[in-house]
Amino acid sequence: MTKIADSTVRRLSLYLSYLEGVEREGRDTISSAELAGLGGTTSAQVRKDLSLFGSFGKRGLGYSVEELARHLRDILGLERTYRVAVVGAGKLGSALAQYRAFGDRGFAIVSVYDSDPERIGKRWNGLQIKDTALLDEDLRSSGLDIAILTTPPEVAQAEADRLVRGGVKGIMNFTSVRLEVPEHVAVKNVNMALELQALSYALRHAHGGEI
Amino acid sequence: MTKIADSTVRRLSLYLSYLEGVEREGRDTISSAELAGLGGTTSAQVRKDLSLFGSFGKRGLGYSVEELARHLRDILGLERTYRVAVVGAGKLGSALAQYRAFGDRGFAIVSVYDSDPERIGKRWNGLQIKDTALLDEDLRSSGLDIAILTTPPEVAQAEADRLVRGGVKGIMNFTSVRLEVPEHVAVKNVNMALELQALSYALRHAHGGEI
DNA sequence: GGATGTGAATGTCTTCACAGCT
DNA sequence: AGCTGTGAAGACATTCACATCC
Repeated sequence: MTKIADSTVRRLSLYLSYLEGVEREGRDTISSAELAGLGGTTSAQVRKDLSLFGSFGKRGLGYSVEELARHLRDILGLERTYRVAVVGAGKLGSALAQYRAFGDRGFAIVSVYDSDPERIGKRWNGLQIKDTALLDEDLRSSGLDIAILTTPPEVAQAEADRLVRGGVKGIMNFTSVRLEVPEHVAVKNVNMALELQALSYALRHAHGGEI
Repeated sequence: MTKIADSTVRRLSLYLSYLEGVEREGRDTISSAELAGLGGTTSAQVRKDLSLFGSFGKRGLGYSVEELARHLRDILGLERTYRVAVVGAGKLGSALAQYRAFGDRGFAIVSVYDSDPERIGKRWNGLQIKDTALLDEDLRSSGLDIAILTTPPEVAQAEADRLVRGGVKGIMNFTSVRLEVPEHVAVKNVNMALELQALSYALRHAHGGEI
């Protein structure tokens, strides 16, 4: 399959969340125009995005809400459950480990690691913070799909290396470090300070609207 | 000035953070090629991005690190300090309110609001959680530039309306709600679950690399 | 009739390549 | 010689518009 743009994938995620809302209301079908309205895009964009993966709609009718949601979950790889660990149990790691929206979407936080003896052993919502030293062992015995990395920058690369050696295939990187990883590992960088700076730019230059 | 793409603004933020690293090492000049290497882009991209705002380099030499950093701070609107409030003092709000990188970049968290009586009055790092009911009054008396919105979805739009009425010009929206705001207000949507889903897509389709 | 799916047209962003300074 | 700044070319993404099917 031809390479899909990141912007497209993000829109597909949005479509899915709108579909789930509509599904809860008991609606059966939805048009590309309505989906576009909810997502702040155009009907042509919606149809084009979906057509990259197949033809899921019925001309004259629209899309079956339930069927399209299923297709999108399949496309996005959300039919399965992912085993996720949080590495770095600071404020942000703590918040993310307990973030409901992750579990709801099939991302199960199975453990939290930190190297600070002050933190090790503490419990949050039934998750006990483990010593990072146990990470290699745990990766070997139980495996992990995704890691959420929220360590201090100094140790970020070392922890990433360890995770990759242990077979992790995706890293959501909240540190300010640009991680070096092998080709087959996906890294999603999330940089809150950068987001605020983009907002700052918009204020300074008097653009309103969504960024 | 012609409209600048969001992707460009994001790269400028990255360039700035690399420059600050290089500055700490005491380097005086840097070439577009080196800056590109640090940021995972190309030298032509760096030069094009910068050229949208002026010509800051010297041919044959490169860019003055200190001077370029100053220009970027100016372009991004980071020469000033922003007054920021966090609205919604849950786990995520708590983490963000105490996030060091914000303060370091001139985003001063001046207050935190919540409507849950259980939370009101609690202190974090010298910030006391205030009752959301005080928000209108506070906005009138002291003003605010940016709000970080981390409320439950049910109240997100109502709080956004209140913030906009109180003169807030930018909202960093961590809720899953698509906010309706007047044209002149900038909204930056940050959706963690969506980021994880983009990662999930990458895993499913065996793309590695940065997303 | 009404909404999809899709080539073609348009618009936007990135890369190339080189003239022009230092 | 080295590196910037920038038109021109190329790649990519979005929008248009319409034939096609329910």
